[in-house]
Amino acid sequence: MEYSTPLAEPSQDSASLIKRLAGPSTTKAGLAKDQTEINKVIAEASKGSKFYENEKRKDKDLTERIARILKQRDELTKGANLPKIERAVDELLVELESTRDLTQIIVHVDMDAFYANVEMLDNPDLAGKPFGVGSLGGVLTTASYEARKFGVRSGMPGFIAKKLCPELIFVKMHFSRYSEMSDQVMSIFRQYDPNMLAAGCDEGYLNITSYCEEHSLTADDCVAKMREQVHQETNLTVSAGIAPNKMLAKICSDKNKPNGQFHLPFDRKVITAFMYDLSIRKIPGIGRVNERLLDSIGIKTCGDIYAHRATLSLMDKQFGLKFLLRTYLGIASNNVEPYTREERKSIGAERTFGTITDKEKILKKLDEVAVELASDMGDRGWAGRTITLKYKLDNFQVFTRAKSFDRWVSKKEELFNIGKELLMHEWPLKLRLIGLRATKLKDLKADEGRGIKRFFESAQTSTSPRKKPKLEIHHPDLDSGGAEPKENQLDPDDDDFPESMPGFEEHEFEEAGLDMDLVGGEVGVESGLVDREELEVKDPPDSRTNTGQGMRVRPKSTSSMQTSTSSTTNPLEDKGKRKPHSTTSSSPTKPDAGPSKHRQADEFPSKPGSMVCPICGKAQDTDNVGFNAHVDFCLSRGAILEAQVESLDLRGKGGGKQSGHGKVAGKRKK
DNA sequence: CGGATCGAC
DNA sequence: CTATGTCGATCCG
Repeated sequence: MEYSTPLAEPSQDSASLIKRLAGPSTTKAGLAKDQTEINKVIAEASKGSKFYENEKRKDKDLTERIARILKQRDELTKGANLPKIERAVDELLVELESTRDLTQIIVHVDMDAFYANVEMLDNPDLAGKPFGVGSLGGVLTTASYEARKFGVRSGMPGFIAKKLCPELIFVKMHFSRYSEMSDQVMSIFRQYDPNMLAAGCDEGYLNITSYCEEHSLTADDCVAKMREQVHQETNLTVSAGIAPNKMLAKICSDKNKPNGQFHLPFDRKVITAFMYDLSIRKIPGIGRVNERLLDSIGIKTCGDIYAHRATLSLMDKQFGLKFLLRTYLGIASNNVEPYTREERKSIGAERTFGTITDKEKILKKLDEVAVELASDMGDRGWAGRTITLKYKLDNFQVFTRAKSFDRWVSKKEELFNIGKELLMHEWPLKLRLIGLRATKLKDLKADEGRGIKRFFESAQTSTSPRKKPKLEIHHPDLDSGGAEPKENQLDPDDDDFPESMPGFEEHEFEEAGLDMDLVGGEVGVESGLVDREELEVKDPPDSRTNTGQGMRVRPKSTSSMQTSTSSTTNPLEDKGKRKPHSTTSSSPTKPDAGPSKHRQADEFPSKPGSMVCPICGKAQDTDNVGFNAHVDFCLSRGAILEAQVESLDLRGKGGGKQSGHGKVAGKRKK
């Protein structure tokens, strides 16, 4: 019996492999041809390639992994008191339910086939034709809707797309155009929520609660108006999802795509019913692998989660019980705010090339990557203490080798030497890719920002004598909870001690005097689980925001720290449920000055139109946030001439959210 | 901590 | 022929 699990059959193997080859974005709808037919063509074209062999290996590994999981499940289930476990989970569900917040109107906006539609704008002849943005020899970043009917997907190699659609037209990418259009569109979105969270160059999350109130608009009308404005001003179409949290909004934006919107009623019963029949694969964070793992224990839809709650509880580590329970309930973070520089955790560069084995040539590639990374780190102001080498063999297997230092690394020579050292041991090699990445970052622009910030602060409130509290309480998980400890990193005082000590980091101290409190009062709701439990939650994606729902970390109102940490000054203005408008429109000298985030942009008075992008040289008609976004985008695209899968509404749509800083930090050109 | 995986765009 | 690049999160040993 133990052998014959439903999924362990041989036929399943090939089936899953075929599906795997079809790519990650196959959950889409609107396919003219039979998906199985398409998959067949793809499998046929792939057969025998090294890529295919690697996929086969991965599929086999996954199948074995599933077998182990099922075996473990049977063992765990055997002696367990299932009814008791279920009761415990039910209690947890009640607790989670108490955190549901239906007060915020969250919108996920998603540009339809972004790159493709921009190309169509510039070349109307493409209208109605199947085309892909990318090259025959590389991968497609986007496919026109016509092309999608043939099964062509973003991320798909050009030659396979060509097999699916012989008539397919390949259009070269034009980054600067996408960047311009992205800036334009994002600026419009920001009119509805200055705190919009950009998720890549073609997506964003907005909290339009305040906007709707202030303009006496229904959410539907507001979103329709916004979409219409985008269309009027850019000739591009956008789809949107309206829901009480980011996950739901994301899922909803896919409902009526392209050029449509979907509003999920803000009603607990409707929401849970909506989730019940939803394929688990639609959930941001659940990809092909987790879909298979969950399927193996009988979970195909979100509704199936409940019936298997005991198993999920027993195997919490592998599946993430809390995350799935929230998903089952349709509960997720509704905290919307822009990414900040301080959130960056790593910066890297990598490059693929035709297989090479010659040591000299490999080192030359490593050198190129080192140059790229050093340049990028220099431009953006970062140094790192841990350097990770990544390489992909000729057979597509990927490996990483890391080394940490007690000094800050950022120069090309250092990067190269470290990479060379790490590569040394691995010899000989047949490589197709080499990459370098720096982590444990230090923000070299912090001083700059700090100085500026200090200037503004002293100009406004001269009070701020304080010393940095040193504390050790540090709750990493809480950082992600949505608070912004980072605030303190910019604190004045610190520049007195430039970095004398390499290995030493100043962080943790901010927690001093901090106190968790639920913003429940403010609106919130959530927070119920803030305590330590939350700390162990392993929500897959989004954990940072998931737990952040309505939760905030605030400094205790102890006398000592306040003044300078603007965000702490005005509790009522906290970010989660704030009023969008007040933030941007307020003058630079607003007393509450509460930009909780210290993005540099917030530090300067805004002078729309007066700024020129240092990368592309074009004047940017946008605000500071938009300007920063533009520069980031420009920096990021630079060199990658081909590949880089960016926008695609094609992909299963799942996602979004946050991970993304999106952007691509590509490198600035060559 | 280092390494592998997964997921997103 | 031909299958990206950048980044965050998590789990495991």
